[in-house]
Amino acid sequence: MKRSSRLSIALHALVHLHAQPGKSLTSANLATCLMTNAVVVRRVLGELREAGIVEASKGPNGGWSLMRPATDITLRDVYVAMGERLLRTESDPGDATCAIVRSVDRVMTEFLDDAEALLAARLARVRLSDIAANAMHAGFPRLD
Amino acid sequence: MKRSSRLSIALHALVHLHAQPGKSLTSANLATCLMTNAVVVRRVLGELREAGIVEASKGPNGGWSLMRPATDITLRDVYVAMGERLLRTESDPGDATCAIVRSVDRVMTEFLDDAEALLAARLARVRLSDIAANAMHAGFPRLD
DNA sequence: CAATATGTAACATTAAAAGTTACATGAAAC
DNA sequence: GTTTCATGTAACTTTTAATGTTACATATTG
Repeated sequence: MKRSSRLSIALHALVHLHAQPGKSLTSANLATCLMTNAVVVRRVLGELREAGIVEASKGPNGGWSLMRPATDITLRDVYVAMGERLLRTESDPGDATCAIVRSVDRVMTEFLDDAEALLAARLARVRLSDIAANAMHAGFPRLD
Repeated sequence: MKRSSRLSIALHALVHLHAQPGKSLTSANLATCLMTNAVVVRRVLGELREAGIVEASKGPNGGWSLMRPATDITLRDVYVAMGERLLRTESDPGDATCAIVRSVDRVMTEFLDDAEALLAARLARVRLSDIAANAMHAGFPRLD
């Protein structure tokens, strides 16, 4: 299958849970909609459970449900809960005996930290309810 | 070796070129400092050559050199030249028959485009000369 | 022509994410 | 209590993108 992402899977699952309030959806249900495997869903939602975003119940009629209203869940919450790294770029230590490489590495690291914080702040402005509400329209909350 | 990135390699190489004005460095030279392979260096710098950022000359005393002063090269230039994607996250189409998945995918895509543009704008503020100048100090140009 | 460096194709290696299988555990319905 | 259903999780395989490597053609300098 194609290369998607854990964050994307998490958001898909959360919107599905939000769209069916009261009902709890099983990993197998969600896996079908997300075109992935039930274990992958459990792994991702398991991290969100530890962060108190969702809860799971076992047995018949069990499954996953939101622990908070969608207005109280930001994309940053999800992002942090999953220990996800948004930036693809990593800094490379290179040859430690090369002074320039060491310096560039430090500068790169600072930049990446900055950018990461910047994106996290933007994510904090988008709530799960925003996504759900806007899902039916073309618009999307501007980031600037 | 560890998992670094093309952007990091490119910046390392460019700072080295900037630090040795007049001289042209070979792929093998740069590969030693960056602790990578000469072919990897050629691949990365080859893209910067097509973008007019560096030039290469063959034969004895050949190698790589900057085509513009470091004050005229921004990180965004490098980023765009390499067709690099800064964001690790990708949106997942999921099951196309599921309306929610389609909608979430559209929203995710819009968000990613937004974030990508945001980061590119930030990168445009940092020049190669800034990196070189600040490499010797603890400071780094703030992004906000 | 000899030496040197890029340009590039072809292939191997690596690492992270995703997919899969298997089974233990817990909760609800009867 | 037993059956059923669903999560929790370990262990393993598969996939994919990036990186590393080898080899050789090509161009340039002297």
